[in-house]
Amino acid sequence: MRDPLSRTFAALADPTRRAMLARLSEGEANVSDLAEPFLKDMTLPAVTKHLKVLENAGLITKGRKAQWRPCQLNGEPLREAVDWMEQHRIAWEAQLDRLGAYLKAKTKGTRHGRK
Amino acid sequence: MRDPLSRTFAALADPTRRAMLARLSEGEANVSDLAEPFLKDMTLPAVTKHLKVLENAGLITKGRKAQWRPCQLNGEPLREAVDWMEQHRIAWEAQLDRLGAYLKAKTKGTRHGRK
DNA sequence: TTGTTAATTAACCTTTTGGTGTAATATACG
DNA sequence: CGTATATTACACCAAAAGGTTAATTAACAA
Repeated sequence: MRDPLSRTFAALADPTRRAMLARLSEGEANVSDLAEPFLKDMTLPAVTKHLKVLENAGLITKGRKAQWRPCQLNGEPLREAVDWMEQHRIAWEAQLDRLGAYLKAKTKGTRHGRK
Repeated sequence: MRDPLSRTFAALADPTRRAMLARLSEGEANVSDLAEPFLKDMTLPAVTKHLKVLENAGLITKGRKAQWRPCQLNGEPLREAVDWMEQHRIAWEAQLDRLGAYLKAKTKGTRHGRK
């Protein structure tokens, strides 16, 4: 995944990683802290890999404190992702309105169409 | 990719597909219209596949008009993606602030710490 | 030194992704 | 009918994603 924005979205495209980010939004946490909720579903190396993905996307940064790696959130790429969406939001909302109107017309109207 | 939110983010994690969405945010377009900017880089079936990904994520819907498949944007999943981000935005911004404060302190301050 | 805890690396496997080329389908047009 | 156009389906392939186990590194503690 070449460009930063793609890396960000790709990193977000996984529930485990999103949960990790959610956890980190409550504050710094070590790898094992972050791993804990998932150790029923996967092993530690798998967790490490997920964190690597987040790190490569610039979404987290890892520090060092003795043998621990305290991770913390870096919101900046997220802001860029939101920015991309916002850039198109107006058009999307217009589409939503159109859809709304469409559904409204359909619901109200003469029953035909559903393939 | 199981859950809808992951599908949405995954669909967004590709510049081609994002460009297609951008194009669609300007209005309905046929497959070949959408394909046109990318035909130097890939074949039509590849484009079709990208559109399939967008469709499976619910980001677009395809109509039928003779042999054409007019595509149009569906902003709803995008809204859900933004929602997820907004849910954590406050925390992220706090992190950003913390980073800001950290950098500020570092730049301004008493010369120590430089690792 | 020996051991323990935290985390990563390496080698490997399976599934998904993103592409290809070559048909196949569907619809309009003479 | 036969042909052109728009789009998709199929079979295949290489690379990336996501997981595993086993071994390794790093820091502390006895």
